[in-house]
Amino acid sequence: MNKLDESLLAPIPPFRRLDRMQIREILDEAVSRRFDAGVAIFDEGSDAERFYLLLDGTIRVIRTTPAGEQVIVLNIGSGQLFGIAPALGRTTYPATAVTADECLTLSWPASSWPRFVERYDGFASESYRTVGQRVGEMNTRIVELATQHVEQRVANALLRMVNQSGKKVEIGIEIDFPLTRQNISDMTGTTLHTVSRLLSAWEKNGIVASGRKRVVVTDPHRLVLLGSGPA
Amino acid sequence: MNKLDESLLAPIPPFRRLDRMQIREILDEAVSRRFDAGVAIFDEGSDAERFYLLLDGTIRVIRTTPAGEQVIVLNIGSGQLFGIAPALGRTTYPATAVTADECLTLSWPASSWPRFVERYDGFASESYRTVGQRVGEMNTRIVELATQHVEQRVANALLRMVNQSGKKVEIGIEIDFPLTRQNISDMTGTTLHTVSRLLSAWEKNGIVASGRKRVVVTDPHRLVLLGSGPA
DNA sequence: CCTGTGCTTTGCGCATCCGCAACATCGAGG
DNA sequence: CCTCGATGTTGCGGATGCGCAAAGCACAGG
Repeated sequence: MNKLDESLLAPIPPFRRLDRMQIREILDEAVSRRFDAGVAIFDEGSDAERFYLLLDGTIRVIRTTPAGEQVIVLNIGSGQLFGIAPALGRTTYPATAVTADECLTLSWPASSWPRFVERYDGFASESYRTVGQRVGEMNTRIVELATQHVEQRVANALLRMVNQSGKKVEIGIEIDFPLTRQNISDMTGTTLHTVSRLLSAWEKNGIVASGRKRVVVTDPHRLVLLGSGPA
Repeated sequence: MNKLDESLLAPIPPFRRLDRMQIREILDEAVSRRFDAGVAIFDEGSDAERFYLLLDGTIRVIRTTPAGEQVIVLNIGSGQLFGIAPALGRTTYPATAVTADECLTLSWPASSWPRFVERYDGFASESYRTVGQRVGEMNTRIVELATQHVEQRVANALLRMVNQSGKKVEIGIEIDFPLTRQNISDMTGTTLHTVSRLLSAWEKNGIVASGRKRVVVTDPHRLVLLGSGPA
């Protein structure tokens, strides 16, 4: 295993208040691992043996229905903890974590969680702050799914990803990970057909530019309008 | 303020591991209060000054859209903590808590949370277990809203309430708090019209018996079938 | 007892969005 | 270079469930 540098963890909220030695301790306990795009890091229902930190890449948290349909519950970007079932008193993962692109993770045994909470100042509060943000995001998703039309939901889903993983490019802001029509439909509770039609229409109007597994938002302002106002 | 009995808190998970003296301390710090049906205990966005324990009654956690539509994010039954924004590093409440019927609560200042976590054994882990359950429930709601048809969502919403607040009566299991068609539609992202039609149809088939603000499930098994299978 | 407010029921027309199907396109791997 | 699989596009028909509207009912308060 290669030696990891302390500067990796220092800027990440749960570790921000720790000194160099504490971070060293934590790093020495961590298991580092690389994942290819499109593989599962852990599966819904399996024993929650470890918790993870995403160093680089993007992860989709998905649930699968008995009928085999997939729903993307949330996206996780680099620098965030995930798989923190132990923090919520769970012994199994409530959802599956799939890599959207190549990912680099650190992980620790679930059994270390209580010790981290106790020993490292700010770790618990910052971690639970993350949980709070996700709960907020899930709330928003529920409200959207319950009240908004497909077009608005798709617009809002794109905006959320732009905000979380937007990368400035020549013609606008690009969502910085592979993203198919099917993926978008799994987030918004619709079909890839409808998403395709919407993106085509928006492309004609100069709001987005999209290619294979790639979406660039060229006119965020108009997308916001689509996402809030009715047609 | 009347003297509260220790036996009130003893069976409730976050306090289960505490001895009589500790429970006494906690009770002496608590503010007890009664609410009429249909009033807000706190509002979305307001400062999270206190956290609450619901001693008796039922509470609906709702969010309101800019367009004025209401969504019931979850229901809370007696014996549960709510308004625990401070546990998630939030300074404002993410949603509004409205009483469904007459409710009795205890509450403590948000600033006491860290002390509770530190001083009382099991308080943190049990509280976060509650959070975990709610996250799981919200996950399920998202999946339902994204993949299921209206009929299935309504059936599942009823089943969830039956499980959480079901009271055995002569003809079946009654949902033990006032519940209008509008409420059900706010939970399932549909309209009161559609809910009314569904309940009427189910009543004809002997699956439910419903009256004003009152729903009794007489054939849970068939409701489960409706909730999972397609038509 | 009467009146009003809030809850519920029901019918009808229509827009949205899904399902199906066929085809086009791109990229990877042999 | 060719082939195959995954991804994306587009047209068409039809069902689901919403919107509107009108009216019936229960319950509380005077």
